[in-house]
Amino acid sequence: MVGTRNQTTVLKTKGERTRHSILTRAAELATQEGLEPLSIGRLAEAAQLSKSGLFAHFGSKEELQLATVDHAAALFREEVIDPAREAPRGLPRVWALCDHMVDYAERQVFPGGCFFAATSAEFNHRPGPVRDRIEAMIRSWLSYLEHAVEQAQDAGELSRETSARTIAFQLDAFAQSANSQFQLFRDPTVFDEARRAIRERLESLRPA
Amino acid sequence: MVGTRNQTTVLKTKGERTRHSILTRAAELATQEGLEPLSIGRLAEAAQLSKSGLFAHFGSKEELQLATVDHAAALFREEVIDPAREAPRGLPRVWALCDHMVDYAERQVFPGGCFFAATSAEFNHRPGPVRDRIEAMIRSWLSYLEHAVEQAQDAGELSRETSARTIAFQLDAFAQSANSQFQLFRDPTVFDEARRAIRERLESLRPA
DNA sequence: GAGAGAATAGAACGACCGTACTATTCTGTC
DNA sequence: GACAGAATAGTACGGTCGTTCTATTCTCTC
Repeated sequence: MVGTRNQTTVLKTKGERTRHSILTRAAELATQEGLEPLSIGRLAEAAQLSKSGLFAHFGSKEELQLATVDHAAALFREEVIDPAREAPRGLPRVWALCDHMVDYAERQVFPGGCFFAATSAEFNHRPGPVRDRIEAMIRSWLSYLEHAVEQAQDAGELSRETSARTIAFQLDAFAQSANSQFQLFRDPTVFDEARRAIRERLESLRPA
Repeated sequence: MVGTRNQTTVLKTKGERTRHSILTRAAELATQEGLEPLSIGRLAEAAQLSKSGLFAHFGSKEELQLATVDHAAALFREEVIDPAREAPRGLPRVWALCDHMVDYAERQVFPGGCFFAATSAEFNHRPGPVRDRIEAMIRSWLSYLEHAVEQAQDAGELSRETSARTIAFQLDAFAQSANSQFQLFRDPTVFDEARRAIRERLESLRPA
């Protein structure tokens, strides 16, 4: 996981390298232990740094959390959005987006499942910049999915009887549900359930 | 909310009454602040008790958490399961279950949305009796929904081409997604999206 | 390779955590 | 209405938290 990032992101100085590895560990641990309960001492231990050495990179816990969210967002884009953009506009890209989303949960890019599913539940009722950034990221994901659906409708590949927003809501619901049920029950067949539900829903929306 | 419970559950001694009101506050706060980060001091303040006075009711934080989960489960049954049992077996009951589930999220029976959606995300990666009890409760909800779908299939009201498990997965996904999206975006129209998705999915499963 | 500045470590702080122990007040029963 | 026991409060403890300050080590540039 780190390898992929290091290839795309050039990390010149030593500070940038350790900062990057801290954030990778932070995003991983946040999906398991939570972003708020993840303490600086605990993270320093995991990153093999002293507490104060790690702290100096961010200046406050909130800045660390914001940087972690940004780091996770970049990874999400690399793993879900960017690969889907290789599929042609329209229905293929809608399917690619959903499929990569389910894959991303299934492959456990983050050990505790989707980073944003985990942290949004946690920060729902904690107003502040961290919550705002998580919300913005999820909003942009849903908008992008809805936009892809609109393109498929424009191409005549999906019916216009159901709005793009409604379709995006339903597709996302299947992917989200697979993620959360897997984290709870550890039954990998939920991913097949999700893919199947998404595929059949898309097929049912094909114009006559 | 307290009133409803007090009618159904007889609380004889003073201890039982304060214990009950503590658990009501605990379940409410847990959906907003989290079950683990909700500290005993914080809860004591909310319940207008001394820290040690509250603590004596449970003996440990874990026992408090277990009691809170049980309390929330009883409330969930009262608000979702029991009312749905008044609908006749088969498709009406499937619809009633889903509709009451969405209602329960929409009416904010708990201020932070569905108690089990909030706490399961939090305890996914915290092995122990609390996690076990949350998991068991969600499992029983999904089983019950699946069972209701089977009854509708037995009555010939839903097609057998799709398995009851798959149908239950999809219906639950819509309700869960509405809950979590509302907590994040505060847009109440997601509940209509969910009800609509559930209704149309059920209709599409009517035998020819 | 020397020197400036970045990067890391160490120690200490006040605050809050869960818990234990003791003391006090209140409740329900005879 | 007294009295036993339940219910609540008060206080203190060790531990961890985020943060600060100072000291040391390392890195990169000239």
